[in-house]
Amino acid sequence: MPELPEVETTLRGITPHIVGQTVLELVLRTAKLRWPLDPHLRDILPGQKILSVERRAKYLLVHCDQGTLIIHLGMSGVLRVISADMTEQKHDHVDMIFTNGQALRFTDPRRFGMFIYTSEDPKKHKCLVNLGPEPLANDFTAKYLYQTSRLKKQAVKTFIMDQKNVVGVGNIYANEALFQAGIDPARSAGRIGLKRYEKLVVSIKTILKKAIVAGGTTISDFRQSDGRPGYFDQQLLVYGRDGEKCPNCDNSIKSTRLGQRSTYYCPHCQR
DNA sequence: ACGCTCTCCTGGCCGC
DNA sequence: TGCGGCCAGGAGAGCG
Repeated sequence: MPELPEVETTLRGITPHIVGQTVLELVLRTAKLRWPLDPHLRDILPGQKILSVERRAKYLLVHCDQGTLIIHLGMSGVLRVISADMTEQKHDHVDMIFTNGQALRFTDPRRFGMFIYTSEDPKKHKCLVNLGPEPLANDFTAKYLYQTSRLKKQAVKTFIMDQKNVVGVGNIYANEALFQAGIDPARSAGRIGLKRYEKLVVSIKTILKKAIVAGGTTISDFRQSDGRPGYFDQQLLVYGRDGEKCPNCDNSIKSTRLGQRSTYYCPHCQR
C-alpha cells in the first residue's frame, strides 16, 4: 500500500517522537512477517538510543547506537507512536517501548511488511543495494529515464514501478503520473522519447510532492502516524475510476492489467 | 540480462 | 447470512 508519500508521511510523523528516546523493551507478537521477526531483537535493542530516522525508497531506516532497524510497510503496514500501555489489537506485531512510556507500534494485517535489524551499513543490505534514484532528487531526470529505458520492451508503467529504475512509485502514483503525462501505460518504455520522459518526470515529482502535502493516500487502511487518514485520494484522477468520465475529455476511463496490477487510463488522452 | 508469473497474508466486497 | 471468488498502496524468488 504505502508508496513514497505514505512512507514519507510516516517518517515525519514518528521522527520527532522517537529520536533521542532510549529503548526499554521490545515486544514481538508475531513470528513471521515477510521474513521472520528475529527474537534476538528483544536482547539487542533495549538500552539503545534512537539517533535518527531516514527514508530510502519505501524503507524506513531507524538508526540506533549500534545498528539500524530496516522497516518496510508492505501493502498494509502502519507505524504509530502510542502510549506504551495502549491495549494491543489484532495485527499489532511489534511494540518498541521507550523509557519515556511511549512506544512505536507496527501494525500490518497482510504481513507483507518487514522489520529487521542490521549492525552493518543498511544501504548495503540486499534489499537496498540495487535501488534506483529517489524520484524527488536531482539525479532523477528525463535523460536518466530515457537512457535507462533504451531497448526495454516492458510497459512503461511496469518500468517506472520497478525499484531498480526509480524508487517509491507504486501502483497508484504510476497510474496518476502516466495520466498526467498523457502516456499510454502499456507503451514500451524503450519506445518513448526524451520529450515525453520530460513530461513524465515532472508529473511524477509533482504528484508525489502533492501527495506528501496531503498526508498520503488512504484507500482503505493507511493511516498517518497520528491515526488520521491521508487525503490525497480526493485528488486521484484515474486510479479506481474505471467507467467514470475522463477529467480532460468525454471518454470514459478504462481499466486493464499490467504486470498483475490494476491499471487505469484514458485511451483518448494517453498515447 | 530481461521480463514474466507466482507467492506471501488478511480482510472487504460482490454475487449467488 | 453464509460462502466462494476476487481484489487490494509490494516486491523477492524463480523460471524460461
